[in-house]
Amino acid sequence: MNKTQVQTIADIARLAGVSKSTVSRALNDSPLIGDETKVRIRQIAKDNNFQINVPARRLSMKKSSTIAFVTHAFHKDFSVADLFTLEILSGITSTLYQNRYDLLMANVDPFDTEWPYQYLSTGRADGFILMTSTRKQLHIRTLVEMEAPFIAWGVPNPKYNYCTVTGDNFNGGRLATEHLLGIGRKRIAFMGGPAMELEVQHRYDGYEHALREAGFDPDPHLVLYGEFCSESGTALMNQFLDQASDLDAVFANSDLMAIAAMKILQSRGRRIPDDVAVVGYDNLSITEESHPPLTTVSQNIRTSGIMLAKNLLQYLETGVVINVSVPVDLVIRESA
Amino acid sequence: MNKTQVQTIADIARLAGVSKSTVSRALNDSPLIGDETKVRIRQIAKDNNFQINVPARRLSMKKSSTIAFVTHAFHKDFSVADLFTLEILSGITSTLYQNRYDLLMANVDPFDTEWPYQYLSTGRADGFILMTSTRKQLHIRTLVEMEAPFIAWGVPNPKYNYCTVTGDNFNGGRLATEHLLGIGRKRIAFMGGPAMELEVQHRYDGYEHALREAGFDPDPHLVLYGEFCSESGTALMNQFLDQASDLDAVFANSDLMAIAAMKILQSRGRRIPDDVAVVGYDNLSITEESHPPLTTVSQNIRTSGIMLAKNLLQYLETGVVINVSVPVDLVIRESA
DNA sequence: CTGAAAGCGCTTACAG
DNA sequence: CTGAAAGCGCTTACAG
Repeated sequence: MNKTQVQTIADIARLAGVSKSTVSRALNDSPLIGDETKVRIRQIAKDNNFQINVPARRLSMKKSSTIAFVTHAFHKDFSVADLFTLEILSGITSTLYQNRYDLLMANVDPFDTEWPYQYLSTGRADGFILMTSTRKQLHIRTLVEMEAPFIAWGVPNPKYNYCTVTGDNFNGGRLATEHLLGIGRKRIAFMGGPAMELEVQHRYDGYEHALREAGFDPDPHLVLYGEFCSESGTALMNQFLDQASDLDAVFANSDLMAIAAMKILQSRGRRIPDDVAVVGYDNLSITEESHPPLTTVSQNIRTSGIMLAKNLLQYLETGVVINVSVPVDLVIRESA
Repeated sequence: MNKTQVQTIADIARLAGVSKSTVSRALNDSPLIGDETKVRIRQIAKDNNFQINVPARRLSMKKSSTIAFVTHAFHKDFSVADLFTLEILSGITSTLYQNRYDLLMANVDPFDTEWPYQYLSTGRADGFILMTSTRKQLHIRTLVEMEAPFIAWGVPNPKYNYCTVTGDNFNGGRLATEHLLGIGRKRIAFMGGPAMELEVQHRYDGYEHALREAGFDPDPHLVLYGEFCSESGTALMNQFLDQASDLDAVFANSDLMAIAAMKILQSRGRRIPDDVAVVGYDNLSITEESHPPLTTVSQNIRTSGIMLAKNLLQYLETGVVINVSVPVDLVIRESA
């Protein structure tokens, strides 16, 4: 492929008339090397299109400079929900690349707890970015107990101390609700994800806060919990219409739920947003294609990806646990 | 993390009372080693939860056992089109995993031609899976000229000899058109992707073939080309309605185009499928959520991913160039 | 069937 | 500021 025979630092050393040590140091920008030597060696390397051998470097430094991205997204039961996963990769890969780290895709079995060894003890990866949803708490516990370096997407479990990046769920719930109140809605349904998830609770808190600020008490008939998927959106919407048919707005905890809810509303004769306004959550790309285009809470997914990568690398360096929440904003389209 | 001090094959060798060579061979299932020795050593390794050092192995074998997945999908201008990219990862990662290969995400600048060296000469990856769309021919030429091992998604460029996996575009076009003819449509518009893309031409050939079989000549007013994105679907649909307002069906070259076209049709007062039937291409997950749910040509994306991985590994081993086309089928929903 | 030894291509104390 | 040497943890001719 590359016809030139200059493949190792020994070759460069020969060409430059110095030792391998000096070449290594020059290439790594060591302060030990004199400037003109450094410049000369680097020029020779560049002229010969020298590429360092990465496995050798990794073996010597006992550091893989790669991060494993852990997900079950592609395992089976593939769904649109994974759009979120896809979008977050954007920020992660670019940040890691800038820091000269590689990103490995790790598709693990949701019920296996041995997988971290496959990456850490083998020297394949230095740390993990945990995006998995199924059995997330199991994996968090496993990683914490084995003292594996990782960062997870989501609200931190208070029982453990580990790095996280999460959206600002309270403000997400508040913004969505305030917007609906602002356009005159008074009977706003809260269509929640799983009740035990902290992100869902925080969104509810934001919802309740906005309601009370506006002088309303939350009505239990207007609060239901389910899953983040479309099927759940369909089921919950039907239930809402049966138990609180006077609702005039829905705040759904995911875009998929919101889109499914809109279909039910339309099939049961409600106009959107005239009769019922709908707000979703996530701002996935598909929200522009929905019918009508969905007003939704944006999690600033790209920023989240950047934070995941940046904070994990920082943790790897300093060992200081860092938890951040990324601001959200409301994207107003036509559904509310 | 792992408290046991058994980290290297030297440790295992000591415990088993044999040499490192023997341990290495036993672990790699070499036929040189006696069965009982092999079993004994492997048991010791397992008991001590031994994990081999991957960078050392890679350095020694001069082989990275990793494949780089090349895409611009996450670079910028992120769009739903990348759903295709996401879905194809599923088949790729599972196949590579079974063959003990790792998958690296390589997000490269579409206009850079130096990136292959960053992966190959550094020993980071042994080959590439090319999913990029922007400047695809440039990258194919670069890889071919540097004799880099790779496989690309798409119809092979006849000027070069390299591995590919593609959908069966002719049959895709034929199936879609036959279905529309079968439900009584006579004025079927062909909404094409870029005219210079071979996949698009093959789809057109299938369209024309089906038309002629049914006794129709293609009408130039019913054929337009654009991009695979929604914007293009919008523009082309408007143009069709202006120049051939009697059309009763649309065969769009992507789901995104089809969904955009449906919106235009609806906004201009056509009922779907009653007035105009619409068929898309790709069978992305979002087609179930469209309004109405889209009838479309499925590319069997997961199978395609499996073929990409399997054939690249085979090429790496044998050096034999292999080009395959994956069968397509029609998924009938409500739009046609 | 097994072992001693060299080698893969780097990095980094150690000595000057 | 620079170099000789040891070491990272494997694999594999070579010799027995």
